[in-house]
Amino acid sequence: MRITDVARLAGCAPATVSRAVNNPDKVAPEMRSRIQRAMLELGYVRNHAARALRSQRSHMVGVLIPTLDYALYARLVSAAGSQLSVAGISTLIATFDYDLEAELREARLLLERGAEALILVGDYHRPELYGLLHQFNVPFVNTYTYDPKSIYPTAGFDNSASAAIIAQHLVHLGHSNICVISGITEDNDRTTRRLEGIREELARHGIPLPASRVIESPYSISDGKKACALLLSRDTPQPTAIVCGNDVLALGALIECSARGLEVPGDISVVGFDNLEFAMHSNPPLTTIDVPARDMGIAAAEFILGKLGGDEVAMHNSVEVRLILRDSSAPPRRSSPRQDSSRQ
Amino acid sequence: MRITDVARLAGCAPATVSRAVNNPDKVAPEMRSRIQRAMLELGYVRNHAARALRSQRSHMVGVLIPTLDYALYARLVSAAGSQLSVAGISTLIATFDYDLEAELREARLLLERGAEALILVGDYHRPELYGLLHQFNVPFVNTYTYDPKSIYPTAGFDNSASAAIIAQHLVHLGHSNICVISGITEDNDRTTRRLEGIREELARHGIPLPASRVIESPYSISDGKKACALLLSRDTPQPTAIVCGNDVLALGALIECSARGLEVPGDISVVGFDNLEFAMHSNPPLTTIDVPARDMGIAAAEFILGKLGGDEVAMHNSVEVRLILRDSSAPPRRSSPRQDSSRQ
DNA sequence: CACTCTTATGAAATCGATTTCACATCAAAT
DNA sequence: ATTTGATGTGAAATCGATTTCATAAGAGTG
Repeated sequence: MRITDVARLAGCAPATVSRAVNNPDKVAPEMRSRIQRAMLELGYVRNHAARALRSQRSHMVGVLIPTLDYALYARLVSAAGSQLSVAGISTLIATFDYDLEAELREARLLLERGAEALILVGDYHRPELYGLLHQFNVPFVNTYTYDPKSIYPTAGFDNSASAAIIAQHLVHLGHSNICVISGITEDNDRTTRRLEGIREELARHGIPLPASRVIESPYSISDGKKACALLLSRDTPQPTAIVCGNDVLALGALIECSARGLEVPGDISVVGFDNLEFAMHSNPPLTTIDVPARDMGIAAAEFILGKLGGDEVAMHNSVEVRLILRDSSAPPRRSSPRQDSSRQ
Repeated sequence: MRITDVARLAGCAPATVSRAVNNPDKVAPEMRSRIQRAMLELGYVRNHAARALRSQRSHMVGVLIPTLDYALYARLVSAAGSQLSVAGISTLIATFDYDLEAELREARLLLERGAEALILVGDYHRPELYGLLHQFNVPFVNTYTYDPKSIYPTAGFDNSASAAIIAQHLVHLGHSNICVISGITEDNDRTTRRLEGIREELARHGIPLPASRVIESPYSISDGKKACALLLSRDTPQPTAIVCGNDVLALGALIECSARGLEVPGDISVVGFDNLEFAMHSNPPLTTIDVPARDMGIAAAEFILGKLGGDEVAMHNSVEVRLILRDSSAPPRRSSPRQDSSRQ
């Protein structure tokens, strides 16, 4: 079932069929419908490899994410994919499990497969990856980060500033004895910057964050529990608040606190990050930062589509993160809270 | 940077370079290393479109799932993708949001893009989809279902039997006043069969399941809450147990019960399905069915790889689902429970 | 009415690797 | 010594659509 077969049946040249498919208005209406009929009758579907080879356009975009097992990444991919698909572009997904060497390998494969652009997560990548992108002259965008000063395009939010917001919230509530359960920061700009943002915000208020008050942990409820248990069992003064790198860790912390008979937020405040679905249903509901993963996916896709279309597009696109105030944070017991201006 | 350039630098014919890449042992060691060097020096990467066009093999497999927004689908895709990738096969992912017409459209696109095989979810598909697969002579497998009697290959588990297991568990505990919060059954064989399985199991024990005791609901915690509220406010006798189509709905039900001052499992038992991460951490921990999504992904990938490799492969592969007994289910109050043989 | 300009179409070249077929070389077998 | 077979390599055809260039027909203009 080749284009030649359609052409023969429609009584025209293959070139005309090609035009009818790709530039319908370049072909006379009558001829067009004749071709349509022929295609239908033969059940013709175009051969994408041939098309890509000749036109040097694959109509595919690669998405390179750490894992599909994390809801927000899956959502980002999904949103980007839908957006691209309305423009006739398919999505090639590759995961690298937070291993930047694997990311580099997968990127190479995606480019080999003809990805016309790449959507990445974060801005920590192997230099060779940036080299490849340059060599292939392939547009790309770093999502999950926003940095107007970066020479590479970004679509996301400022992780440092966002984490600072939630740290500030706790400080304003009157906390000064604060612990952090961070995600693993190695090779990960998001977790690294969030931790930095927290540290800087606390420092701004004269609150120290010694290493003994920080634990890095993988993202699972059980790991969050464990990390929380470890923090609470250290012989430092009991913290009055725990900042968690994401909601999953925060849920673990919530559970651990409750298991130890600590009341949240009475005895201790716990805050998360991401605003996953369960955050509003946990006990107590979780104060957190809403991360609009869908919007990031859309923004990234729009950027890529613009670039591919040769449009003038803004290098940096930010999505709005919001502090979501719920019941897992409150002033520490027997301390006169300062006014928290962020509380509505 | 074409294969001809490499050939020129290595002092051989393009054909030899091609062989060095695809059939290394067909080429003399000395020549091979000469070619390797040339490729490295030129930074050659092969053109996948050309390769696919000539060899009629795309080295791509399509995965067609309802949504990436559901953890188990994401996990299945992820596992299948990893498995395929070690065989040098890339994954094209398309989602159809539970709309079988969209599924058909996306399938067509995947085939057009040259997918050599398709991994599907469930066995409800538009007849045209089966037609397409036949016409293109493309191997495929229906995951998330297991049916040795089906003429189409399956890789998964028996939804009806699995749901029956958990219904039986409740019956054995002594419940006879049982409600169901099911997923939407329209166009969905998994939810349909689970509901059937429950209904049949109850019928086997002489327990009716009138329409007033069943609610279909989308998969979200809030929807689970709402559905539960609705069931509890109907003027039928209060149920002593609720079977939920998945853990998300079950969590919603748990929360709603607790909000109404109902004790779980004292006043009412709640059971889920899927064994998502939070199920063991909910309050109380959830009795549920463990669904090994990763195993299904792997099984599906293995089946496809076997088919593509021309091997003799088993048409139907089952993965093991297990009843996970936790604290959200117990005998109904003031009723002499029968012995539950499944309790260890 | 002649001339230019647009529009619709076809013929043929082309994208870059793979594959078939042919050929040369060398080792093993008769 | 001749035949057979295996092995390594090259030349050229090929996969199927797109695209360039050429041409013919028709529309508009002075």
